Amino acid sequence: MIKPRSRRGGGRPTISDVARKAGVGAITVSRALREPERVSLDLRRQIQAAIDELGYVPDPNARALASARAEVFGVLVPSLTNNVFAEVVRGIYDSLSDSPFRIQLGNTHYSGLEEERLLQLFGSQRPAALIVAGIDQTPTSRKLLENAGCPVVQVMETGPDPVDMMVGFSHLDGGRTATDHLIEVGYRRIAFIGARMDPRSQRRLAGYRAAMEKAGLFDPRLITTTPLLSSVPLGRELFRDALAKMPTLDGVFCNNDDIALGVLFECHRAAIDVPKTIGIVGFNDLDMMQVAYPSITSIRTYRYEIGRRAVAMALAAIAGDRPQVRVVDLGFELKRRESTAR
Amino acid sequence: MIKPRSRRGGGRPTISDVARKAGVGAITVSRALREPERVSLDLRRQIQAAIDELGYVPDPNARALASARAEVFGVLVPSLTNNVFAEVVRGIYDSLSDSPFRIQLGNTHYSGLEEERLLQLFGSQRPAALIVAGIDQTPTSRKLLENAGCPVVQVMETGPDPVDMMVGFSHLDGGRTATDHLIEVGYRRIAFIGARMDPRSQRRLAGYRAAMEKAGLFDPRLITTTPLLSSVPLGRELFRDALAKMPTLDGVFCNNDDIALGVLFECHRAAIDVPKTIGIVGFNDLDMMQVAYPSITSIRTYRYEIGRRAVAMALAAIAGDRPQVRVVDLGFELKRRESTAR
DNA sequence: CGGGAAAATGGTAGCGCTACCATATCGTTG
DNA sequence: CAACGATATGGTAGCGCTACCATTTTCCCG
Repeated sequence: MIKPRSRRGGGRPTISDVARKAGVGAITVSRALREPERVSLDLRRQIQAAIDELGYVPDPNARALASARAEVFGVLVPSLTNNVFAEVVRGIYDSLSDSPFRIQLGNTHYSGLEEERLLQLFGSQRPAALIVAGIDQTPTSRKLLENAGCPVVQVMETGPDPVDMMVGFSHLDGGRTATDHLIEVGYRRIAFIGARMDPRSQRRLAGYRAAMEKAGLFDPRLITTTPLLSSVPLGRELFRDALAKMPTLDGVFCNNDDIALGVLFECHRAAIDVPKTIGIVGFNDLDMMQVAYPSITSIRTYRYEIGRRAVAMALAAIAGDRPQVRVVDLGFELKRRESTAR
Repeated sequence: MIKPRSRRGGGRPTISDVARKAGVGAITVSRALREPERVSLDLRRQIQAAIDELGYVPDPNARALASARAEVFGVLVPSLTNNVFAEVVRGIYDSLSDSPFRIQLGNTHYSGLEEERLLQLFGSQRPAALIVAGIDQTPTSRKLLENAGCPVVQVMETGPDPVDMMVGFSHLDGGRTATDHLIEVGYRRIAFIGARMDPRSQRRLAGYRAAMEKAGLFDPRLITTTPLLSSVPLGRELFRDALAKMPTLDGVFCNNDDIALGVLFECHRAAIDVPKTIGIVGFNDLDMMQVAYPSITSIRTYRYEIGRRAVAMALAAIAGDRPQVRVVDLGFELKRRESTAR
């Protein structure tokens, strides 16, 4: 006699328990859950009653195995604590909270290798969609994305040649706009201060450089960067370095708002007048920028919206109507504030 | 004749492909992957070669289904953008990055109902462990946690009666310590300003109240709170409200550092001298506190370490040696800075 | 060098679900 | 009212893996 393997799962009800209780076939329960319109109202009610009574919850693993498709969005970001990515992730979560999709979040730590490893891992789950930050994947990563067999959205940046879809904005233009603003308002010896020089930061720097060169103001000694992770204290340090290197500087375009805040604090401490002596521009426009004293000019970016849009596009692609426009540029906005009000 | 269902998975190699290529049984491949010491070195090498050649990656869904246990840590936090939780999550990710465990992250939005829903969902995956923020679960959530059949770690706070294990610190003591410090330094009309009054904030407030009452300084009009989500701009608003209500206040204990920063900026703007006219204490000690001008006194908490410790404890429990001490208090530290240097 | 235990390997039967196909039921129409 | 397509339901097999047990091989020791 065959001894059935004792319920390994600890006796949680299965779909056949529900089916038995409702007096229908297991398949009908499955259908009632996934395509209710194909099951008569009567049975649907009966089945729902059985589900409620038993406290049945479908096993996503069994479901994924049987259907060769997991209801999972894989999301890859380079940092979890950087507010910018946290906002994107929040947008993704909020957009998916009412859907059956779960989220598998990976932290690449700005490492291409780590990204490849995670992509490999995520791919093994046959996710419904993949959302990855950035457009500078390694060739290996790119191949993994192309062969993922699901919609892929690259976020944060736009660029040519998307793997599939893209939502973001031009960091180069952002950097240029910020720098142009400083020039326009009258600053001349404008420094660039940046930490964690990832590809997006590099492009902001390129935008800065383009603007400076165009105005005939470029000087490589105005640039201070570090590979260290960005933070407010680091912003302060870098600003002091920049000032030591170039005591006559009269403006700063910061890689991001953390750095800008560090610069502002150091100006306070050193009794440097902002905006009279030095003008400051940040990047991303965290909400604290507008209440800082003086309030800090920054490039507003739409991180939360990027997350939402990425999900919307992926969902559309899953549903079969792949969007016509595959690269969405959400733009940015220069917020002029007191820190450059000269 | 039986027509085998054509590879639904899109032809990715399976464990039997590897077994065939290596000339062994499928079980042996499985074993080589999970308990290598039980397979001879020879076969292990052969199998590894086959795996590399085919690019085989095990299917976690099949694995979870067969073993009734997913290699997943379920993590539930109330917010993704709040730096405090982001740090905890980062600690968790870092501790798990070299393990076979994946992470399923849920955002409860500070809602008990949402927490129940997510717990239900996560439970259906038979996770290897659950890490949840806070100790004030609803009765339903608590039951779900107790029946999860896996190690459970409640983080951020300590308290009596853990579901299983706990890592955190006493917010009540933290609030008291912060307030005591203000009193000790000479402030008298000390306000409490708090946003998003979740249970932890409530306990900090209770600590504040205890300290104030003990010193005979308590006055309910000194308290200003709001259910709104915390932010720097909101800190500024609340401080203005508090000041309008109680123009003579000379100190502020802020619910958290965002609020404290908002207060500091408003003081700058209103030309209120810090620390002479007003003293400020924050909570959590974000790294920007020490570079702010003036630097802000705060209660240092060990968020990253909480994440790491939670994982360590869960991992130990999974491995079978459940820690003797089930409630770990990581404490906190008062960082005295310029904002209260009177 | 035989016997027994330990180590190494394999076979079978599911885990809980869904794809695929078969069957039953119903209403419609010439 | 037979014939037919549409609708509703069910049965079977299998997704890729591992638990459980059986079998084979190796090693040790008296």
